[in-house]
Amino acid sequence: MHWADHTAQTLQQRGDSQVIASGITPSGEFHVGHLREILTAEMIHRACLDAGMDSRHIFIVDSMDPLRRIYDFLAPNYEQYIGCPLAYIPAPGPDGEPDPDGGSYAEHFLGPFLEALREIGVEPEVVMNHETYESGAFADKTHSAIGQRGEISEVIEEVSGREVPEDWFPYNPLGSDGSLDGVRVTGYEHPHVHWVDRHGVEGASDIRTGQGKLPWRIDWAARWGIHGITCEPAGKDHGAAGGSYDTGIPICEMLGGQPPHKMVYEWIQLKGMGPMSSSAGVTVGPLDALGLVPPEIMRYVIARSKVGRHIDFDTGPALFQTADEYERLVANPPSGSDEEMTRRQQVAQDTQLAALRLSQIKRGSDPSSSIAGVSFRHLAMLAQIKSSDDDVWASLRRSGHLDGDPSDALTGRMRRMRNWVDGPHFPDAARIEVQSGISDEAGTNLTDEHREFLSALSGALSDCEWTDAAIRDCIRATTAEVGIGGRDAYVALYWVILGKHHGPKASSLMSEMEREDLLSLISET
RNA sequence: GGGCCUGUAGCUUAGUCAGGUAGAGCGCCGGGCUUUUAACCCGGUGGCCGUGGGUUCGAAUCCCAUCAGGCCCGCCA
Repeated sequence: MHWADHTAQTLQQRGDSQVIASGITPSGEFHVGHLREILTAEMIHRACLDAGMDSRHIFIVDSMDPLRRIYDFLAPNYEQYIGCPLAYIPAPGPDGEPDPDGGSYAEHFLGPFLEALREIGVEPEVVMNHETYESGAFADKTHSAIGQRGEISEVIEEVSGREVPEDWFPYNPLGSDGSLDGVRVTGYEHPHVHWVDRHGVEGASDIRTGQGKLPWRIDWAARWGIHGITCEPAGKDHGAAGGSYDTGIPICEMLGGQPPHKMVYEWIQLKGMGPMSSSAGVTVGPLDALGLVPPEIMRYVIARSKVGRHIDFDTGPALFQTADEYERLVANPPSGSDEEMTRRQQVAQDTQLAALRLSQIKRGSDPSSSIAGVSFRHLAMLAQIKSSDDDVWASLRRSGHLDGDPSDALTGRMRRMRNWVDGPHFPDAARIEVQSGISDEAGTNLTDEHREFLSALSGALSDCEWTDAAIRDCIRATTAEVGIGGRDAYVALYWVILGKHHGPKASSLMSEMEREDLLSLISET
């Protein structure tokens, strides 16, 4: 059984209503890990719905988390905001300077990420954590945590094995400068936590407002109860023994909540394997990746892998293989009957079908529509030899792949394909490079029969109408005339044009070339 | 120092929880296809299941050890 369905089944034992959560800090550095986080949760959510349960998918944005450091894309004067919640500091402008009109830092980075999520069919309920603080929803848990300060501190020491400082307090107030750093708690009188900050200023934070926050391990445990979360997949950093998941579970109970089902996933890495990457170790952001990779393929990469396995997602040559695999599965889904399969084969089949189901952008839609009738490889070829999209659609209509106007799925695929083809990740081996002269290798591979055919073709082409169809007819006619095998004729052409023994549809390729260039190439043989 | 995950064919991997003769896809090789979407169809090659012990009638699977890669123990998905 697929991991998402299996998790849904486990969750069903708790009841018929599920809240699946994801959580991400919008510090600006979105990476593919966030994609795995949110897709893992979303697939479990879908599996719950598919199993007939009620389910919500909530995305908790850690907008109350402080800015930790000055990232590369930030100007040095962000120094003043280190330690301040991301919801309360200004977004950077194009120059990296704080932009007073740019909205909050958290919102600024969240927007594009949510947009990218929409493209892969993920539309969670977004919860801004700072708003939950401001609304007072954390107040009871905070009061309870402060009351059990000693016990909580013991749990953390016991479970995580790390030492909790003597003056540790389960609430971090904001100081007079709006920063969480260097603020020392001096006392608690419900609902106020008294403090003195690093400037020596004294003050009090009302726990019913956004004047402070719970430390991470407590915050996480508290929000589980507040939102009634039944499952929150966590990266293995949180999931490691003694990590925040393990401390969160007892703390959640101490705060009167029911802890969620523990689920831990392995890391994913996105590797660009283009020409620059081997030496420079180029990595790609998730937003970049979604600009290159068809959304259902992105989902498929997550859906087909077991949660406990590393994923090295490669935007180089492996993308062809992944797309091939996906398309084969769509075109020919496994469908053996129970009698003729072993139990293992049946499990494998169920898992594959579920992965396919969960890869669809729209829940429940027909997988075959995601491909839009054209293979990824074919599109890669067309993107290279046709400079305008209209020519691509025309070619697809001629070849019978397209009827009428291209679908959104198809235009989306094409847009991403062009990004890929034009960028550094596209594999050299797949790149179509029309030769400027006959290579030595091509020369030695051409037989006399080949040369005879090429010579005849050259004559025929000189007064051939320069369209795909006319060129194709011309090749056929010449092939018949010379008496060369169809395959050999094309092999000869590929050696001449590409310097390889095979290639994409020759007439399409030739119609994109200048007639003179082609004839001059042939004449060199 | 403590702990977690992973190691199965050239590549990606299923099978490990409930032990019973190692499965798949890709690649590769061969054949087919008298008009190549880098296509398609058929057949074949290929694994002492990281290593060493143990338990068992029987181990990829359970136990112990060991090697390798990744990661966690302040924050991080």
